[in-house]
Amino acid sequence: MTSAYDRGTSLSRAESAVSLPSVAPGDDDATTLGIEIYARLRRDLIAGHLKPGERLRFRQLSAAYGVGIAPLREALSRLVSDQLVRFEGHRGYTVAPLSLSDLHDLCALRTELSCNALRRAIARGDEDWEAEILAALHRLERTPLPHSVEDRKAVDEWEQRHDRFHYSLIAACDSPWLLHFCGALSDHFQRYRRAVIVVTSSSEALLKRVREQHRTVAEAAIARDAERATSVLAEHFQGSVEVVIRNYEEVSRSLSAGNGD
Amino acid sequence: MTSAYDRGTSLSRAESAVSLPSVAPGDDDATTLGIEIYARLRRDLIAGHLKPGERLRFRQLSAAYGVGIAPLREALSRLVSDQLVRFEGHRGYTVAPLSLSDLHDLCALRTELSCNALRRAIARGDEDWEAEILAALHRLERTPLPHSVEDRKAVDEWEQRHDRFHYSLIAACDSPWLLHFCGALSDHFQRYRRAVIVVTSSSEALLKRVREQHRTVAEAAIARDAERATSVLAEHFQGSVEVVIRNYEEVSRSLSAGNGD
DNA sequence: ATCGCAAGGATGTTCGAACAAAATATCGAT
DNA sequence: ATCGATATTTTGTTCGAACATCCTTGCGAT
Repeated sequence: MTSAYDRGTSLSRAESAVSLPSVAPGDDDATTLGIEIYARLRRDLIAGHLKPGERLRFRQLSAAYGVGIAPLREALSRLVSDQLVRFEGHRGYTVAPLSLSDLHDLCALRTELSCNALRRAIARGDEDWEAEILAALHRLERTPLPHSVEDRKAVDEWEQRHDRFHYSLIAACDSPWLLHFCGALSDHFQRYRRAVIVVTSSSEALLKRVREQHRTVAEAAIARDAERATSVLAEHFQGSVEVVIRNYEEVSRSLSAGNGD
Repeated sequence: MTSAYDRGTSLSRAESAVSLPSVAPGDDDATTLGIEIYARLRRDLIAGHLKPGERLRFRQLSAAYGVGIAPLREALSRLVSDQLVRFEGHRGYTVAPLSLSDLHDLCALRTELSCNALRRAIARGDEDWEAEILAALHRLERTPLPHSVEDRKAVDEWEQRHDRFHYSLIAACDSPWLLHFCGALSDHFQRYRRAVIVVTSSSEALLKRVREQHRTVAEAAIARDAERATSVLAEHFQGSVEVVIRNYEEVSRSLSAGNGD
């Protein structure tokens, strides 16, 4: 749903909102309430609409999403295996908490795996791969970062395109498992990013740097310069992480309710 | 359940059958039918008791496991996110198929991630880590490979100890995410291994080599010789993969029903 | 005032039945 | 005999109610 990872592999997480120009326009059959609510919950979890640590009561969710508890249980169960939701027997489901240590772990591994995947994609990618990167980059560059975080639609749009760009880079890595893991890490990182960046605090210089990094990675990848591409990608991730961590500590301090990380 | 990975982290998959000497002996509360059936299905999926591609009908499962369909749906949903089960709306659940390409992907990434984790563990592990490795190795060496694959209990026992040994090697890597991914890959590889090794076809020489590899990896890890440890571990994995692939092709040929991989 | 215990309410869990979709069998036409 | 449409059966999906557990509240004893 949220990200474009896993698309077209046997490891699909949820049908992509980024629907490719499919043969028939309105062919969304074979769907069940359970699948729908899974996708919606997943989106809201990653977007931070459901707050970390929050209890997910059935009556509450049932009212909010307009579905019964049977499909809800199904969706929540899957989200437990996705690590987005926690479950304790007889005590219900809660939104998975955020923690600084998890953030560090997440980012370190994400950098490692994404660079690994990028290297493989550079070795194997064909012209379609190159074309997709350029297309995704173009779409991303044409989507301005929304000035207000309140503008959910705009944020969703940007996140989706950003996600899709990063996916396009590694799509040709020819390893469904690696793509799956990169997707999971990307989703979880997005959750931190969106939970924490409450103000568009980024300076214009930073934004420009990020845009340049995107472009540089894309160009290096297409030029088959694996060293340059991976080093810039790692740099790009490192930059994001630092911003997120800075904001995270700020937000933690301001909340000050010691939730122990 | 099946493997010892994920234990004690926030990324727990199912409670470990390898229960550590816990404080109270019979403190298995907070369990639900859904959790239990999840663990049992997971075990049977990995052990190959449920055949790849097989349809998982509710009535059938309900009768076989003695639970209603509500807990079953819950368990199956989680197994979908675990990639052990496939789901198609209105067409039910099936056991995830095996394929040669998946096997290759799986093994390549498993080697990479496990060696990565081993390197980290060697850098960070303390005396307890060393002790656990030796303990797990000892237990593994004391468990003979069962002569017949029919002897389920013996096979389960060996697999569990083998799994636990490999887990002990990387347990100190200090990355819950990496451990989680290694565990997932390990579980899926085990599924291939057990699906395919229908006869204990391994020669005595091969078994001896495997045993030596286990011991060598353990010793190199404790001696903090990362290069040697990872290279032997990679070699060990490579050997397993080759045996599995050889058997896989044999089994595929004998079945001859072209299921297209 | 604090602690322990019991009653009540809230919440999670499970089941059985009603409903909907898919797969299969049946029948008639060519 | 084969093909296609319809009827039947099977199977998956969802709901609502019954049940169990947990948490909170209020009472009484120390």
